[in-house]
Amino acid sequence: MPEIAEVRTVARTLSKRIVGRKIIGIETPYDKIIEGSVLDFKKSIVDKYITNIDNYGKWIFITLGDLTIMSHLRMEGKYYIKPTKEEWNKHEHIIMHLDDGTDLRYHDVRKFGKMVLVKTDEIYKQKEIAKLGIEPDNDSLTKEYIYYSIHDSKLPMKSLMLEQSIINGLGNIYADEVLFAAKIHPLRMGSNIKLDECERVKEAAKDIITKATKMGGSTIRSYTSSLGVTGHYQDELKVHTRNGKECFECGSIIEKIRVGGRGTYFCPKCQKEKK
DNA sequence: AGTGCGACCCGAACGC
DNA sequence: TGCGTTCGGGTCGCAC
Repeated sequence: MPEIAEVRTVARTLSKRIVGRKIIGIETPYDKIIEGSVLDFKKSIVDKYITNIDNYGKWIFITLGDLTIMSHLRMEGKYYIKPTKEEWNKHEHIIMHLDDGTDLRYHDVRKFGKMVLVKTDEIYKQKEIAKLGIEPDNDSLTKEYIYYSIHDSKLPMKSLMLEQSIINGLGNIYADEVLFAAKIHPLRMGSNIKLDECERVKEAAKDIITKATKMGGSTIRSYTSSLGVTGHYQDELKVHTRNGKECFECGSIIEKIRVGGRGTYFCPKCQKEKK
């Protein structure tokens, strides 16, 4: 559920709070979150200073000098900063003790999240990172790039919007919002999309993610605040979770269907199947 | 190669 | 009331 706007909010908040702190210990009540050798992971990060925290798409990079923890929140991952003496919550799986009496704790009800320790100067060589496309609000996301990326695909547009190798960082919520703003039906095939429609996708992606980032992302369903940060973009959502309600643009009833196994919300009048 | 789908998880929502 | 069942969602890996 955390998509790029939410992940940026988490990275920025963490950055303000814990850059400069030293990790003095780590405990891993559920260590399957960590990819690769858990022992190496633990040994390598203890006694390191947190030098930078950033994100790329949905990945968070917690940099400790020449090593970086790449962290993906998947569905419900969250970070909390709590006093070391505070009792562990049962969903807190990775506990890093910092040098000021607090912990950085990774909390994940679904246990889907991942952490990978890599060399900082090799982040962009990692397979998970190298294949990612362009962030939605980056100027190099052009209509030509989108057109080139989708014009020979038979996949529905909803699935293509979720394809991280094309647009890096959209998830189920913003994919629906982008298609609504671009007036494209979620089931239309990539190969049927014209260049001027790619322009609308590009503009919608840029506008929506820029605004959502400014508002701190969306706080909906199970993805509530972490680090005491609550986003407000959920009040701006035009179609997502609004099935059965009236479209703000035309008054038609918003429908919910499944596309590629995903709940998909759209307006049947504003987003026509064919044209 | 491109596409489809189950697996990974577990709490909430639902059905009986 | 209380039980069992279904659902969902990001990504990977396997099957076609």
